[in-house]
Amino acid sequence: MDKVIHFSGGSPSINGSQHRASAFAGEGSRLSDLLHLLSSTEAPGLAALVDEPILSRRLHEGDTLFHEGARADAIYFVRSGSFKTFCTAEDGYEQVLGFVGRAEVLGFDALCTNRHPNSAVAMEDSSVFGVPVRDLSALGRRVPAFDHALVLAVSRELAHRGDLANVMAAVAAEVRLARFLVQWSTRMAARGQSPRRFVLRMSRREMASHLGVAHETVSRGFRVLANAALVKVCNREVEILDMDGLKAFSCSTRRPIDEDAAASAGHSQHAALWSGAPATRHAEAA
Amino acid sequence: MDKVIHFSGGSPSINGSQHRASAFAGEGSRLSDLLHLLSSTEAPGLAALVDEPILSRRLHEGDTLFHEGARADAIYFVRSGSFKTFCTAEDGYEQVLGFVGRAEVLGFDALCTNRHPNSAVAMEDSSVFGVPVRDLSALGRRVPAFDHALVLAVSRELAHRGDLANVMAAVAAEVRLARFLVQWSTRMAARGQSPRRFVLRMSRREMASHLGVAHETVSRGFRVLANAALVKVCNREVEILDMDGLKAFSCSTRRPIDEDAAASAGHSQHAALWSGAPATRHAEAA
DNA sequence: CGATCGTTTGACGGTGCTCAATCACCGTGG
DNA sequence: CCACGGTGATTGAGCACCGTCAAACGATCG
Repeated sequence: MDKVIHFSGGSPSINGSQHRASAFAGEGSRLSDLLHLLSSTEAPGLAALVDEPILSRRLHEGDTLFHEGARADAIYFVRSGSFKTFCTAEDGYEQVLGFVGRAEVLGFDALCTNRHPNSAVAMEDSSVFGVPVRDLSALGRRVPAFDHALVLAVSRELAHRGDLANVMAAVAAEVRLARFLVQWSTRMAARGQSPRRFVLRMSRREMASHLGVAHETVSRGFRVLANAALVKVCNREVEILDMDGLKAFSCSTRRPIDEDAAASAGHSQHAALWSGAPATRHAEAA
Repeated sequence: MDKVIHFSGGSPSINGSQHRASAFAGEGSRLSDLLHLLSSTEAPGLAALVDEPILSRRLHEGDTLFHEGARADAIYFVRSGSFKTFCTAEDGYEQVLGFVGRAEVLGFDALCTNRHPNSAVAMEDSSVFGVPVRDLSALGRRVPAFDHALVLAVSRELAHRGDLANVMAAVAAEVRLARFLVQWSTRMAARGQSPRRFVLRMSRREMASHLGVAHETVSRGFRVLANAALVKVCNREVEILDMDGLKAFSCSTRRPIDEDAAASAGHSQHAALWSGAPATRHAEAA
């Protein structure tokens, strides 16, 4: 059964709107709606072919689209809103894998095992299209535009998870945060929204899980970046003041293989960033 | 140094051993070979349909299949051998994203941008099948078996990168290593090889990059795991002595919610592991 | 207003990163 | 055969960064 059960992650839910049954195949959406969502370039002449009903579903903030371990009945495309995907450890710790937004795909990694390796929860009121796995190949064959869009969406998702590794690989916590902000900025730009000013809908704790640090460290990281005048932070609103500086700062890696490369000062305007803090990190080249 | 061997016969190969029938369309590989590689369940009756030539290529250890930033001409399937995929930072630091083995897909994350976001290098003498991106959709439509196998392979790759996040998310370095070993063991089992005894072909440094730690820490981590009698390590050969113990240990997330759980003799034989002393294996029973 | 959750800030202790030396292994060439 | 350099793996020492614990602060809601 695909009933949405609220996870008691240690907090008894105060959200009464949980058990409001959201029917799967509601509101008579059409396949053309999905194609329109996925392809920025409108493919004309297909209206007749693709004007068939399609599954869609609405979720409220906090609703679970699918649970970790659940059978993979369908894959989903985010129509509006946003989701977080995460794994839950035995002790209840949530490892956030990613944040999924409009026109992106959800649940594709379940196809290889027929079980979802992670859960997906709406971070705000959202809606999705669903494509049953058994219809997937047939649909792709019948509608090349869908097939192409699917490949693109999955490829993008794969790339996102590659980026995640790059984020979590950074040594310093502030660098992880900086990389995350740069990536988010890029995604916002790709979505046609402002890359300099945006709202991070996830909580500090979710962000921290995604970055692989403690949530207190995220707060401290924001403070460091703000003190360096790279960003301005007000609650969950973020404004990037110095994009180049932020990018330069986010390039800091582990001990460089080539020591000389570090010596060439190049553009190390972020040296001031470290020195500003109470403790000077690894005495900087004078 | 890293000589890139190009596919098409148009480019003069740098590698001398290339010109002998291992150019792009060399050695008369057939599409049926690729299908046989990808599908464990043999799909019969397609022989005639799929008996057409297909691109294939051989690489020696250290050869680059594609470079980060290169145009995405094709996606690849590993026929034999194994590869590492990695991003190179400006300072030369290599962030290893994953290790790709037989029947797995390479380069799919390049489709969304037409540029490879990472490089792929053979970790041993290897061979791959290649499918040009422009033929991808047509091939999938013509040969459903291929389409299905592609979906499966990509889904698996996506799941692998999800696992990567779980590995890198672990706080303790030894736990990351343990998780990595468990995952590798699972992959070896899926490949039909021994899940208890295998050879890790990557260097300590590559492993460290993949885990997000310093390479010295990997050495120390192996030592800890060996002292706990969970594994036996000889250079790059690994033997898992206590699979259950290793899995239990790899479940440790960031600071267990309750310290008491560690004290409770229940399922925490690894409590002794932290103590540092060469612990007697199943010490705690009473 | 009280309650609850999210966020911030402080203090402390531990872990892993850095630096560095040593050993093991390998192919080369004397 | 051993000397030689080169690479990779291991081990040690020091200390700074971050995770943990704790408390104060702010926001939202009923």
